[in-house]
Amino acid sequence: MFFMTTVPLTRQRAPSKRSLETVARILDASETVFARGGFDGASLRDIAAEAGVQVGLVHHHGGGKAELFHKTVARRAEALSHARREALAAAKAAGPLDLRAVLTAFLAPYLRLARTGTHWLNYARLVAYVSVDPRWRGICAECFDPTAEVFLDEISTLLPDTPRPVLAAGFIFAVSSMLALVTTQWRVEALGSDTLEADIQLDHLVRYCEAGLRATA
Amino acid sequence: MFFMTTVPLTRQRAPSKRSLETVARILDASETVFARGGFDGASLRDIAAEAGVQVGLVHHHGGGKAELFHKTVARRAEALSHARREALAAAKAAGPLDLRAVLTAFLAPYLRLARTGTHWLNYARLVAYVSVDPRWRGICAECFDPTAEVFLDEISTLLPDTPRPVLAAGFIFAVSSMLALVTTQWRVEALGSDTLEADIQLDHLVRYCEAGLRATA
DNA sequence: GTCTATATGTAGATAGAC
DNA sequence: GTCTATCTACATATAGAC
Repeated sequence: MFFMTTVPLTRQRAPSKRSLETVARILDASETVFARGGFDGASLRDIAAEAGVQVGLVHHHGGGKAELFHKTVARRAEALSHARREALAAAKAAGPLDLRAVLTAFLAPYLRLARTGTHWLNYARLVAYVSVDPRWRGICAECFDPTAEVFLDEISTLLPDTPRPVLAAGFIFAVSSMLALVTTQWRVEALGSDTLEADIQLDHLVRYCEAGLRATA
Repeated sequence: MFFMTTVPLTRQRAPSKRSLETVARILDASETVFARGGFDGASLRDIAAEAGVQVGLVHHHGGGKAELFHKTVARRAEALSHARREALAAAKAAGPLDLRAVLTAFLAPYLRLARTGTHWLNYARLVAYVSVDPRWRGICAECFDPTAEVFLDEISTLLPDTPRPVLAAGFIFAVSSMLALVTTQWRVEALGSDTLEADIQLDHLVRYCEAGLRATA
């Protein structure tokens, strides 16, 4: 029959290059604006202005404000999880794992990416908002918890005598310290003068968390 | 002259008991609602409904949304700073200070208060929002930094060879971990099953931060 | 896919009666 | 001090031309 030869309504043609660029621009703008004031502090108008497109277009591609927020968080979360798992695999390949190597594999990719420019810095603040607000538990569970579990398993293998809740708490301390390091740099400066060099920051953070985990084990 | 006998326009009569109760109810409600979704996630209407008063009254007593937010954060900050300084003084009176005693004096009051009911739990989340958002730097500087400096000075005395920026960073890690412990209890549970007993939580947090600080010193 | 225009709701702030 | 009513602005979302 005739209508069988038409494409189903759910099937869509491959997006044009221009469309892909527009979507990316909208997501970049969402990231910037959502990072500034969280979900409620952002408006689709601000995002549209930042992206240089019309408001209706933001809605069209984003699928509503909540879904746009979800997409914005999820986009870089995949890249981040991938980098962390790669770093873990590389550490495993290099020799027997120790606690420091596991923590470094988890913490280093984020700090390294945060130095590449404003995008990942904005993203760090966005993640901090997501972590604080219980409305976004689902996003955390989907975007961050699976990889966190992988690393927690490794830590658990290295410290087999420590109950898992204790290790989970210590791991949360590590994550929150990492976010604080990126997002509240100004507060560190306010309390203690100059900023430290980036590699030193990573080294300090890893030492801090390693010692902390061992102390509670 | 006649007008000298009239009270200046800025001077106001002592508030009635009923008025004080209303103001307290409005601040309690602000705390609850602001803690739920941050500054932008809250509306004066929600706060009015929570307090059981009219919207105009919230505006009247709060002096606008921004000032109400400020007042809400500042109210408990004073009580918290006082409890922390008292704990520090008590520790000093009990004998020579060590790092663990200083950290305990800083961390214990918050965790103890957070167990007294929902008010301080809400407040913890509110403080987490304030810490993330750079718009509230001024509030942080006014409400929290002075007491933080006092404790940082004590830590600096105990670890005199460590540069202050390093100690400041470690102290921020401790603060962020403390906030995470209170606000992301659900995430700890998601990653590691049951919740730990409160005294154990405090003990672990103090051990973690003490070991971390020593490791970076 | 992109734009203009608009529908519909709700935000913060205020005026004025009591 | 408290309440009702309302002003003005801006939010999200959608409809429909191109």
